[in-house]
Amino acid sequence: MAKQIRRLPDSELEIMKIIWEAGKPVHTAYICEELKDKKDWKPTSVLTFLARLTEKGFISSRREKKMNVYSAVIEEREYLEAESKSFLDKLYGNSLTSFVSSLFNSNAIDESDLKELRTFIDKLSKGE
Amino acid sequence: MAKQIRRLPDSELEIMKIIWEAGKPVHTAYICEELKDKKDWKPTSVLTFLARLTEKGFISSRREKKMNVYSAVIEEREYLEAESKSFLDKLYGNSLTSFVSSLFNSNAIDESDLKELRTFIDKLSKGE
DNA sequence: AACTACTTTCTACAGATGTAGAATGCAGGC
DNA sequence: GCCTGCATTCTACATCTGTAGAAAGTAGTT
Repeated sequence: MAKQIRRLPDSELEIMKIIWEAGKPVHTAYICEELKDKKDWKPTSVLTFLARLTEKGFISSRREKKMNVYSAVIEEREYLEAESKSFLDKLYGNSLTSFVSSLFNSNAIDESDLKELRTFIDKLSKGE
Repeated sequence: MAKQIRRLPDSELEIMKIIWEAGKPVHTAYICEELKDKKDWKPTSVLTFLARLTEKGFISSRREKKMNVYSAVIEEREYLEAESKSFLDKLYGNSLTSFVSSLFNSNAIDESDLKELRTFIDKLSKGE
């Protein structure tokens, strides 16, 4: 069966998103720089999260010129798939329609999002 | 702005689902009975979760014939909407299509789910 | 009144998470 | 060699979550 992937707490996910986004190994300074505008975390906090992500097997780190360089071990796609699946199951008993309906009713998405989604579904249907 | 709703831990959500599902105030015994097959929780554990849900304002309880009766304060729809919105934002930067695509690629949903969804979207589009 | 069975409340404790100061390591300048 | 500054690792601590035993309340039984 597929590898068991654990849910990440918000803080660690935030870090992972930066690493995934970068698409290549990054060092601490880069991560802190990227976080600068959204989070008000001290560098030691960021390093704590990185250490926890390493323990959990989400990233690996190596030393390069006295500085740590981190790379993703679990890929974004893998994580998103696992989380999405469990979310849909847990909250909507796997009913995709209920989920989309809920988003629409709360105005989280609008007509144009639905239009785009329909185009996507159509493309898939006709074998793409 | 909309009321701020906090994310519930899995255990508490499990309890809430039973209360929501019931659609009316329920007492502890009912909840324990419903949980019997899915969770192996001792009654005291269930009561701990109920106490925490009460503190968090998700439910309220009153005493009736020496027993507690719990009612939902936060409605399921409200909770699902809030959670879904934040999930889509946090994991997919609000791209509904990316979310559905991810589910499809991981086989969490299949053609028939997409077909149903499409029908739903069409219905929304033509007024109704 | 004492015992029993059950419900509820208290207390407890380990592990997870958010957050960061203290201590340590090390390179460059004086 | 010593000081300074920055990266990294340790240590710490409050809160949250999972889980439940201990203690207390209460109604019915003998």
